[in-house]
Amino acid sequence: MVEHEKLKGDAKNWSRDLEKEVIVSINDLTWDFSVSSDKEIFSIDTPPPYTSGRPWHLGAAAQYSKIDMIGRSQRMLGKAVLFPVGMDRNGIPVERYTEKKHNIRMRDTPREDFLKMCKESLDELENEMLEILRSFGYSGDFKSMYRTDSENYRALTQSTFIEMWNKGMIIRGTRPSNYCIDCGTTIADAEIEYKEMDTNLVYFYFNIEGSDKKILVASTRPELLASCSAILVNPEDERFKDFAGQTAITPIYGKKVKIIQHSYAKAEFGSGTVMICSYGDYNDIMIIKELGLKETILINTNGKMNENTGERLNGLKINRAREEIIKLLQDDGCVEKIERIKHRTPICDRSKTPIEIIPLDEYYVKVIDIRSKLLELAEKLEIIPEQHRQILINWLKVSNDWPISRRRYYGTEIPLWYCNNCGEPFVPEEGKYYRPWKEKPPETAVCRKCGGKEFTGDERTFDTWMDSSVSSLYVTKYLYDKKFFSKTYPMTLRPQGIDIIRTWLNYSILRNYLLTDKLPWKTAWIDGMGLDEHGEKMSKSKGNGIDPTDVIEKYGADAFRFWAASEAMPGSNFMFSESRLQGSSKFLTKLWNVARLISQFPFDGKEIEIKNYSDRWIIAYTNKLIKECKEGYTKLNPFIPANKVREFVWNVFAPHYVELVKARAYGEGFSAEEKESAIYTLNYVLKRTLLLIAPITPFISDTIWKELYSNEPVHYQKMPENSSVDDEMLSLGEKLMEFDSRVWAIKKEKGISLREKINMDVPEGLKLFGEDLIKMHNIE
RNA sequence: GGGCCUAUGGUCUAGUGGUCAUGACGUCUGCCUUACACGCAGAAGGCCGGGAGUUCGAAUCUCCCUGGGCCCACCA
Repeated sequence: MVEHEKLKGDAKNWSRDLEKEVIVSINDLTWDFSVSSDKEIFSIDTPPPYTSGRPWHLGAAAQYSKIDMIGRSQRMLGKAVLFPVGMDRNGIPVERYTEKKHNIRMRDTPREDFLKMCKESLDELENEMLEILRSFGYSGDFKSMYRTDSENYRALTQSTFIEMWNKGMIIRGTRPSNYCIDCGTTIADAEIEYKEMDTNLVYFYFNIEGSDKKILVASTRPELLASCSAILVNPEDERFKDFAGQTAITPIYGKKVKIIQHSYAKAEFGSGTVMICSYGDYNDIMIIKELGLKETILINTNGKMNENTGERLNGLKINRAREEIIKLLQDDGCVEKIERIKHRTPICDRSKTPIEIIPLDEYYVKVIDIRSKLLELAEKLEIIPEQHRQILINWLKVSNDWPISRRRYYGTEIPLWYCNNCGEPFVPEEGKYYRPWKEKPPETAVCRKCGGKEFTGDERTFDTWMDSSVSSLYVTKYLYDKKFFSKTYPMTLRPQGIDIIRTWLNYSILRNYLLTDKLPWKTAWIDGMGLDEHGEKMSKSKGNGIDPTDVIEKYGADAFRFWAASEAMPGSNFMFSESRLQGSSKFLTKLWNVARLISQFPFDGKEIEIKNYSDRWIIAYTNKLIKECKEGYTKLNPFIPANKVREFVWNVFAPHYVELVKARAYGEGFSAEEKESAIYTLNYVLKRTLLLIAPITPFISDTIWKELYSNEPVHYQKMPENSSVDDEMLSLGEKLMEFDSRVWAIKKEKGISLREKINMDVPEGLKLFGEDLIKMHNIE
């Protein structure tokens, strides 16, 4: 017989301190992945967290811990799991972080210096992030961690761009674009948010040519008056019937513009007339196109008005220009009134400042042409939970060509040069990393149009989603290892949050389809968002983000992970609740104490035949639990095993079975054989319970496992085998538990302690439990 | 304005046609019963948002309404 050591210093409660004793050994485990293994491959396109300078909030940590549970459980289900760790390091957030940190402006800093500072910021932030991941036992492959700003990764982004360019999927166009003045770059529709903002609706008069009549126009953008190219009135609007077809004269500028009937003008709003400018909003673009009106550019990319706006406005920032023109109009005596209104304003999701519509020469990925194909793919992809599919479909139905060039520094460079003679783009070969803003093109470069040999590099970078949308190709070694790629692509799983469906999910499908003609994964697993205790989405701007480190230090990683798993079904939003987190921590203590009790009994692990009915009952129950939990893991749903195991341990195993056999396990008044059967069964159940919960709570599971069962970590084990479930024993067990409750209630009613003697009959059906039941309740 | 999702005891959460609706947290009562007071036992608490329909039978399916969330289009 082997005497167990007492569990960890005999601590009565599971705690972060106990986790700290094993955290190094848990994080040091290795998970070698080999494509030559004959195991089924389960590959995860893990989200590379954005090293953006915002501390990771608890919602994100909860999501990553759930992804870890999927990875761990798939390993224990016998799969070869490709579980990469990546860091997304390109793009605007780190640039803004660096500007703030050093109190500098990107555009006033030499590019080379600025990039260096960004890199330093990123390294710090990355370390913080890695520390958090390790603090809760994330088991991705840290050894081969990738960074989206590495040469290899950027070479992939560029190569896949070149591939798409050569296939004719990239177009160049001067289109009115969403332009964020603060970020100094074009942004995609997907990067726009809307915010209710207060603004002035200015009512002012235009004179009518050859008449002493005036027409009243209302506008929130009077500073764009210089570009006014028409006034619209509704054809049904009686007030303006006579004006239609006449020519109005713009105040200040004295320009002639037609008054046109158009249904876009709504009689109810403002003055019932609309002045069309280039560009107040996207309707202006549509109308200008539709009516063939002339555009005038008024705003430069630095956010200042240009010479087209006249002497008084030229050089002013937009807001200042707006104030100025209102003054001018007032001086002119043509302002009727100014109304304060709420206006839903498009803002940049990074800088939170209003976007302007400015025509710029940019590159786009064709989306509109293949929209129907993308919709087809969106229907084909398995999405968990199914209900989130609609978000993707809704977005695809309205999405436009994707602008991919950005006038920024810290990003993957657009690998293009332009012929100094004729301007024709030069496209280099795939496979290398190019920096056209500081490097010459390859020596062999010749302009294919005019034969020129002098080139100027493109200074722009790509949208960061150009990088992250090929993560599935990077981790499967698309460019670098054909065999590996063919075995791992398409991948098994894309786990991600609901908030980046229209960006990461959407662009990944688009890019992978254009490049490989396939969906990048079999399944997309879309989790909900972490909310604060009031149900508000956690975000830095609201200042309601909760630091996962604080929570983990206080309650432990396993309590945090168990909470994340048990709080909500994957896909639902989950609200942070300290009291429920405490509940998770209590459950772990319960499990810990069950293990402490069982660890007292010497156990040699030898298989024996079980005849005792109490033991047969709990074994049947355990076998049912195994089946349910494994089904849950197979469906990528840790919610199911978390709650099933908790219910089992807390409501069945501990109060009913353990109490039932405690006396027998101590050997008080039982034969050695009976005692052995009890101890065997206690361990049978505990051992399997630990395996089932190990992916969710790796720390406590491994600690108990190593103390009681094996030197080999629990995480290297297989999930327990399914065994047949004895349904008759299960229903007998239900009656047993009802009887227990009845006895307890009676004792309570009589005001006697639970261990006091009681005189009652054991029901006929429960006599099978024999001496166990009599000892448990002290029945006479 | 259009679309999608959602609505279960005080709070959160399971449950997709069929016995008294799951569990957790919280609340109340009594207990330190040699694993655990971060515990044990007991109890209270829900006309499953409202209405209509389908059905022998609905929390579960259909329609309408209401509340909440998200997305899209929007007020010049």
